[in-house]
Amino acid sequence: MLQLQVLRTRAEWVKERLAVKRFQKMELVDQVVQLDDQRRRLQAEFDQQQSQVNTWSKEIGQLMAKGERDAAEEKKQAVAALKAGLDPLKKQLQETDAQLQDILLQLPNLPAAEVPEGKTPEENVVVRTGGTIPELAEGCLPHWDLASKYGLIDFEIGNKVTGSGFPFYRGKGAKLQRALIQYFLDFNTASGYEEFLPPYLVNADSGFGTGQLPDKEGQMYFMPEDGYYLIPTAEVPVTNVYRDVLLKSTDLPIKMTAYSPCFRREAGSYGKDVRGLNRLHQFEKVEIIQLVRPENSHQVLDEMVAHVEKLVQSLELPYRILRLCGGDMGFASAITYDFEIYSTAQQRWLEVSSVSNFESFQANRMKCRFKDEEGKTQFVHSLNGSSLALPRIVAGILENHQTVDGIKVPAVLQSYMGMATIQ
RNA sequence: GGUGAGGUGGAUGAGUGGCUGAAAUCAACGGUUUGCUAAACCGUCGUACGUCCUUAAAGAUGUACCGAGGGUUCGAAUCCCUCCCUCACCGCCA
Repeated sequence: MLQLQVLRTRAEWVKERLAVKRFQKMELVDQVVQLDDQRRRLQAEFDQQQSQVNTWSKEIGQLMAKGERDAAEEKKQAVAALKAGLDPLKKQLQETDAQLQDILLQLPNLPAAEVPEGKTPEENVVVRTGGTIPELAEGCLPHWDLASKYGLIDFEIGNKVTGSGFPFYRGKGAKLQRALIQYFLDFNTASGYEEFLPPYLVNADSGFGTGQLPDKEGQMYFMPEDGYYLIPTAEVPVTNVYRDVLLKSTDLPIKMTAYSPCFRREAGSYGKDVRGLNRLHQFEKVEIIQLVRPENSHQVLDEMVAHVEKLVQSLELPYRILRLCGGDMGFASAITYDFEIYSTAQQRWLEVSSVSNFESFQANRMKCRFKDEEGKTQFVHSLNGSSLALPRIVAGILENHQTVDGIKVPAVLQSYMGMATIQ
């Protein structure tokens, strides 16, 4: 959620920034400013009258104590008259405030200054590439064929037991999942991230805090009996650890990492994009999250990008890093870097990580603040990134490390896998 | 799922209709004392949204908040209703 203060004082600038994100409903900005103005007027009036009511109520108490019943009765009537006018005013104030909140929730975060213009994924900017795309032998296979050749993943059984997008991993495939999760967590904790294992169901307040709700509930699985949502990423439960918390400045930065399965309905996805591991309803992911002082967040974002880059490099995969353009960025993000690895057999890039700085957008929704040295409370900045998402990493490992003798296991994974080659 | 007891400020915990935004203790912060540490003493010590004042900071002031939402009352932390949560015991169970 954008800070009202910014909207109030810099409405035109906000519109310029939102234009970079290709935001359509620009009139909402003016509505916020207008509703805010109205709310303040109403509150001033309400406060003043309520104050009078409170004063008189106290006086009634004093009159009663002195036994001056008639004078008290007289005052009671005066209060009653005043309150008759106060109720509609209170209602109006509440309605205005509700409208204001409703519109505030519809405004996406403002893109940072270095976010490139653009509308579609094609306009994202490649900031770096790394690794080398291997020359594969004749007859190389896409990962779904490799997965069945070596008995690693069973899509058909998943289909029967649950539905499409819910594969079974088995044998060395299952072990590879476990190895990757453990390697990623070890890598992250070695950099000072505290490990969490969160609940996989969250309540609506948490979905609201990180920005999935109210608009994107269609992307999450929902349990109506209990009012819980299956998490689409560990970001949701872990970031919400600090919902409604007032931190000390010495508590920052807070660095957290968590493995969790991720559940996504992916309504509206279809076609070749969903083949094999490219797009699933349930997948494994390890996430890193930081809560930091506002002045540090841009530097921390760079550090997190560098952290993820080292991880991708260690898996010996060809990759590139994109800075997302305004039109391709998420609702809550101020700036996002995507990591993609090259799927050599499919000859396309697959997103394996997305690292974002949300600045105060989530913190404002979550009311996560800290007291600075001057004793002023301000919102923290929140950041997160995948480190890493498993399925496409697995696809990349299978395709890029395939040989006639089997799949070469990257050196960093061999001790976790207990083997150098998957045969 | 059943029964019972509870949810008060960073923590413990008092408070059954007005003088309680809330005692007391602890923690925290600032200071005095001190060779250092400790102790002692003095002071400060909730949040949100407004208004006034100010270039701003500071300051003054109003309203709201004692799990959430409603209700009774001139007046509610305190009484009533609904919901949520926690704890204990029972049932069930990885």
